Amino acid sequence: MVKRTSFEGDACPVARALEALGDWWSLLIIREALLGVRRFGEFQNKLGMAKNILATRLRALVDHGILTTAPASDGSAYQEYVLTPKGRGTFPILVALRQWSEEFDDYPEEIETILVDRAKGRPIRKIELRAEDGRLLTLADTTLKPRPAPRRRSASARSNL
Amino acid sequence: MVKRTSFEGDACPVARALEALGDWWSLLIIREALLGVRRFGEFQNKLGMAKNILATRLRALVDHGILTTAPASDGSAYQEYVLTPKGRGTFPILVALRQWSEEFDDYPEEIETILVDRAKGRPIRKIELRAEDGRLLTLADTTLKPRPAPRRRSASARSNL
DNA sequence: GCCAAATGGTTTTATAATGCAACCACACGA
DNA sequence: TCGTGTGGTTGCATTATAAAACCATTTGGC
Repeated sequence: MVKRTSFEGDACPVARALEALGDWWSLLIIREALLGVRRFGEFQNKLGMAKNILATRLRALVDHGILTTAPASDGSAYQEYVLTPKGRGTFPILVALRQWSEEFDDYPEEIETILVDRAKGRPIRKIELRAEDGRLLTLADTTLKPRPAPRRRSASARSNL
Repeated sequence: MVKRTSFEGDACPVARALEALGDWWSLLIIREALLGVRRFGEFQNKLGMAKNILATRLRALVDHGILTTAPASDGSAYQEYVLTPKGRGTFPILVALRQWSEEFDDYPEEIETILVDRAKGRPIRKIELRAEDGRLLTLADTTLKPRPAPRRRSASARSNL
């Protein structure tokens, strides 16, 4: 294919997120990382993917600030891939994807795991969208607005730089 | 590339969701659909993508039960692509992606829209994960459990079919 | 009712991304 | 120090993607 079209610089935040997460493997790598996987070989075994594309993806995720490399925690000379705060911040996305499958998948009986509250062992609640004042919102209750112009110093203040 | 590896039949609900949504364009097409876009040409204009791959993606989304084709609502002989309930159910995923960008993007000033509560015009709340009893949960407060065995008729009951 | 333009695609062709397998360097353990 | 495990890289085949050209219907204007 001619070079895959990039969403970098797009004004839509969804497109910007997909620029980093929107390919075939990245979110699965992150899922494993959220479950505690850190080593190259461990990712490769759990995901069963080709090593070259795993290497490519890990590099891209590091470039996007989602993973960082760190010296191995077991004292060996190898390195580990560990989630940054930005990487851990994808957790709600993963949960949303999971809940969508749980609700709409045609063969839900093939799903083998449930995400539970560790303390009680009970399933977590379905994600809800709420207004600032707490009202439950559906798609129809929301709309897009242009972002307010960024606060900018006044001309006089700017000249003080 | 040898045929892209499919996640169909994977036990992980995240992988199953990505099987339908996890490519470069599908979620953006759905985003437009959620905003009310219905016609082929309108998708093509707003997304600026090649017509052949738009056609391919629309077909795939219809196959996955995310979109349906319907006669055009304006009385013309053309058809429209309209979201099914399964398609509208992706809304929380899109919101999660948006909020992730808003929180972690390196150039947030390039984001031009905000999602607001239509009634008040105020931004919506950040998505939260909660336990059954309402406690706020972080990643560390959750864990995966095997899905309980599906309820199955007893042998005697089954013989009554 | 007829012609031009719009709509909604398909086909063709190129190039890039993906996947597999083989290879390789270094670390580690015995 | 020798064999093995870990963590990759390098070819090569094949597919997916994209741009552009092409085409069939539908529509609008007259």
